[in-house]
Amino acid sequence: MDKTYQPDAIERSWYQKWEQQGHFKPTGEGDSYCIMIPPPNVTGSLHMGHGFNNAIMDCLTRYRRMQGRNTLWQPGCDHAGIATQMVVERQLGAQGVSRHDLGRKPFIDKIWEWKEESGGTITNQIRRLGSSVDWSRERFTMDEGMSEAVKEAFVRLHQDGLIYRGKRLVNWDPKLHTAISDLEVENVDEKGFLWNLRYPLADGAKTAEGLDYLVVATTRPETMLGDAAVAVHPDDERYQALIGKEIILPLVNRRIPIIADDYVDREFGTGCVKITPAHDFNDYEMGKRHDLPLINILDRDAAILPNGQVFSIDGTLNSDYDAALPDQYAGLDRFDARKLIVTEFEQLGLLEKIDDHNLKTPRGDRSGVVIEPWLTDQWYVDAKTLAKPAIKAVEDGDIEFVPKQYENMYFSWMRDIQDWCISRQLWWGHQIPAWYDETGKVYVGRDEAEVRSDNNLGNDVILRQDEDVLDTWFSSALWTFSTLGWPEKTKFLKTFHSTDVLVTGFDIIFFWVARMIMMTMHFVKDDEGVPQVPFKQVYVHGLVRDSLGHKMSKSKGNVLDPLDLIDGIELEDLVTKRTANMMQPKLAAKIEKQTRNEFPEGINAYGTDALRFTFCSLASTGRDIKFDMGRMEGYRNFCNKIWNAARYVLMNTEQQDEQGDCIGALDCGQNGDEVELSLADRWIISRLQHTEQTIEKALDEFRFDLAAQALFEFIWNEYCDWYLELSKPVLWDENASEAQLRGTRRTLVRVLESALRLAHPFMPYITEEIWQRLAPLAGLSGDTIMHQPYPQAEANKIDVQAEADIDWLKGVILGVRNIRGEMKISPAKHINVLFSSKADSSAEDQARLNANQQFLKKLANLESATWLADSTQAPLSATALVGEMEVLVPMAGLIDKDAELGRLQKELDKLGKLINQVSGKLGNAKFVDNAPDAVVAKERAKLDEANSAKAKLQEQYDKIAAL
RNA sequence: AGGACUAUAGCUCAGUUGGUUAGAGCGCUACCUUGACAUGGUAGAGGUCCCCAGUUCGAAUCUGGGUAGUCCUACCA
Repeated sequence: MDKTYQPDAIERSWYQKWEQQGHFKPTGEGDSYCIMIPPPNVTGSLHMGHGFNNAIMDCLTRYRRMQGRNTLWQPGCDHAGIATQMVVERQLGAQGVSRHDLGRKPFIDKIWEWKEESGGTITNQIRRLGSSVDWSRERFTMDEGMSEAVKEAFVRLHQDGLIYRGKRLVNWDPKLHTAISDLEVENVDEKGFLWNLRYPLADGAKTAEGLDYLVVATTRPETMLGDAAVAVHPDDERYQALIGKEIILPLVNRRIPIIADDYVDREFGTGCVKITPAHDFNDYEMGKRHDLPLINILDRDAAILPNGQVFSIDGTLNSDYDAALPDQYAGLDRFDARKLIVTEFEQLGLLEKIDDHNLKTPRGDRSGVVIEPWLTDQWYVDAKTLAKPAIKAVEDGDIEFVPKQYENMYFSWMRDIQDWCISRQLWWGHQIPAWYDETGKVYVGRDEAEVRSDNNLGNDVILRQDEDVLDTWFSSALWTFSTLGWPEKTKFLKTFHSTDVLVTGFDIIFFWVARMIMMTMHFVKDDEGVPQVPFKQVYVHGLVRDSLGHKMSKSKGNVLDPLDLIDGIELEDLVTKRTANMMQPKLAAKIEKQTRNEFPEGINAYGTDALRFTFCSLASTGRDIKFDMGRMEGYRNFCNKIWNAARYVLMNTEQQDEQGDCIGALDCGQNGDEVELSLADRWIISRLQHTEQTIEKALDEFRFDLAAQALFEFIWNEYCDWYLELSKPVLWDENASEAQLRGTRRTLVRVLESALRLAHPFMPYITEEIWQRLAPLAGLSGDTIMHQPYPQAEANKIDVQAEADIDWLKGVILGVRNIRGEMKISPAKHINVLFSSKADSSAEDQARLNANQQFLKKLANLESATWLADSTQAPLSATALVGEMEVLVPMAGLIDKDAELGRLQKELDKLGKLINQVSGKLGNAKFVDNAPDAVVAKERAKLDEANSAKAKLQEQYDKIAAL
């Protein structure tokens, strides 16, 4: 083995082998365990969030697989309608071609081409991350099977009356020319204005103050062209008399009523609100209550309708009104119209004032432009009905969120859910399986033939399929079951559904998790007809942020490709990567500066295992993770530590024993050879059991951080720091018996082999690489560690006595080292150390000293370790305490008097503080009376120990001070 | 406006049902290249657990109220 750990040398070949040998496929044996990958956008690339997400899913998958579960982790990608279409449109745009120039079919072909071209990026990344997904079952949301499932789902929902088509106000994206759902709208804080406009009263009416106009305030003056009323609060005394009267709407000179409605806030502005039912969601509702006309003034570009025509809801020229829109607005962009209207109001003396105003602007999450509420025909899913069982499933615990608090977020959204607009005016996606005849009548069916036969439509009837496609999230809502073969009742569906756990970020709970639950429970039933949940648990993790705590995003230029942490990247390459395809050159300069600042040396290659271990160790509950390069470097070093520990073990055990001699039960030799375990052997085996317990519990509770920490501490702080050191005096002892040597060799191998299996879900590559070398020494064989059993703690291997003995031994060694360190005694110097104790327990101390001579001498670098029967004969010494026993390092020639006094004083101060604290507690009668006996006893023991230690050290102090 | 989460060492984070002398890694200081490992070893320094009040014999931990930050939902035109 190389002297240092080289991740790139081992990672790629192992993944290939695993995949080729089919190790990722379900074994077909044991209880099933299934995770569905949250499908990333097929034309994108994985970022750190995906890396994190994958590390956790693979950890769970490998853990359960090793536990013997019939494990399926299924991969796949999403077609990501809008995002993908935008990318390809932009590419075409660079060549000066629009999708309309191309036409629908060729454009879709183009996207498929692009998908084939870029689709490999993600699968390659998933492979490099070591994810043990079953590639033979890879799916895509637009592949044939899923397309069938989508059609089936749509048709069935329609039959069940849960999908309907209707003309409503929708969130219209004037840039992308499509409707979007509420969730795709981001409300952004922006500074704007509140225009106060005067609306003249008709028929000579006057306000209470004698004015002949009302003042309305608006943030969108251009919508006044579509006003249908002015509303006041019914109890507002100022305007009581005017309710039922009319306004002459300026510019268009249309008469509109003054109405009363509770919705109006009397305190805001003048208490008068202009009502534009066709261009505002609240006004739309009010319009329905008061039977107001819907006056559509915008076309799909969010410009004023051409020719200044006002259209009503059905798109026809509105004849109910005396005036159409003034010609000067015809075809104007909404923001230009706004300016013009304000100007004209001013000229007419109807502009009361303009106030600064902070408002939330609705913007499309993809396009970034201001969303316009617009009247259109769209398809909707009746979410309220579907939500009911979905809410109940979480209430009843059939689905459990981890951490629990996300259930509240889920409930609050689901209990107030709005119908889901699922049609999109795009080309890339699942075209809606609905057909129209020439009268506009709509028919829903799986295909045109079915529609014709179901509705007795002859070939003379011309049918035209709906041009719209479905929201991407419609198909991903079917992900868990459609990918297993639904609507067919496949074996896989039966075996793996419900899936076990969904691993995802909180940002898509509404987009995806909630909708999956609704759809799955509607469509998938078990043999008794009981709705199945898509997954039993949802593990919700935080976002991965950069070192400054900022969200990683392309536009901020702070994204990291997980592969760049695995393979490393030069600074210049990273800068290029981050600033490529930037829309604004100014931004590119900023990003370049920031990148050079954060990674002045570029990024080192850390390897997949270190990256994954870092993700796991940062995966605490319910909080975002700030990615810390320092920690990753630490875990790369951890890999190196494991590597070198393995080198040591192999170096000392290979070609020493018969193959298989180290296997299995520790108490007897496989080949009848005698085996004797040292104290250290028994201790490390005992510690291993604790570690196995801790890790199993942590993983069962999704505490990857605690599991990682337990693993780290066991391997580094116990196995490497202590056990390997303790093995040396045995292995290098010329007088050691074969049985002793064999015992230590066997323990070295056996414990490391177990640790590798424990670590495998976190660090698949290094563990496999080492395991292949080590397994034969443990008498094990197998193609791969990934199908070996996950270690399980055995209570009978916990050795309390050995743990106590080693604690004592560590205490002695640490005491001597402390004196050495503080007294500046060269580590190379062999020293003589004396031990003594007046306490009753001295027999045990003495026995331990005798038993552990060789360990002590080696680890504390002692010349001699001598028990002093009569402590009064001790020469002047520096002192450390282990329990009641004094560890004495004679001062002569070694130790500076003042330094030792200083060191003792420090210890005495510490003890003094402790004694004050504890005796204060024990002096409090209320504490003694109320606290549990065990707690009081513990405090007493603590005090006794501290007092006795203090006395001993004080005695030493006085003795030295007296010199 | 409502809600959630966070606040512990210089930095990144643990701290399970209240009882620890409050921990880890990185960084820092000193020493050490000893036959697995300098991507290392040994020793050490470093904390008013955000603030205030309360409950309790006892609070980093529980309750209430602040402050600061992050986020979600809704929204007043």
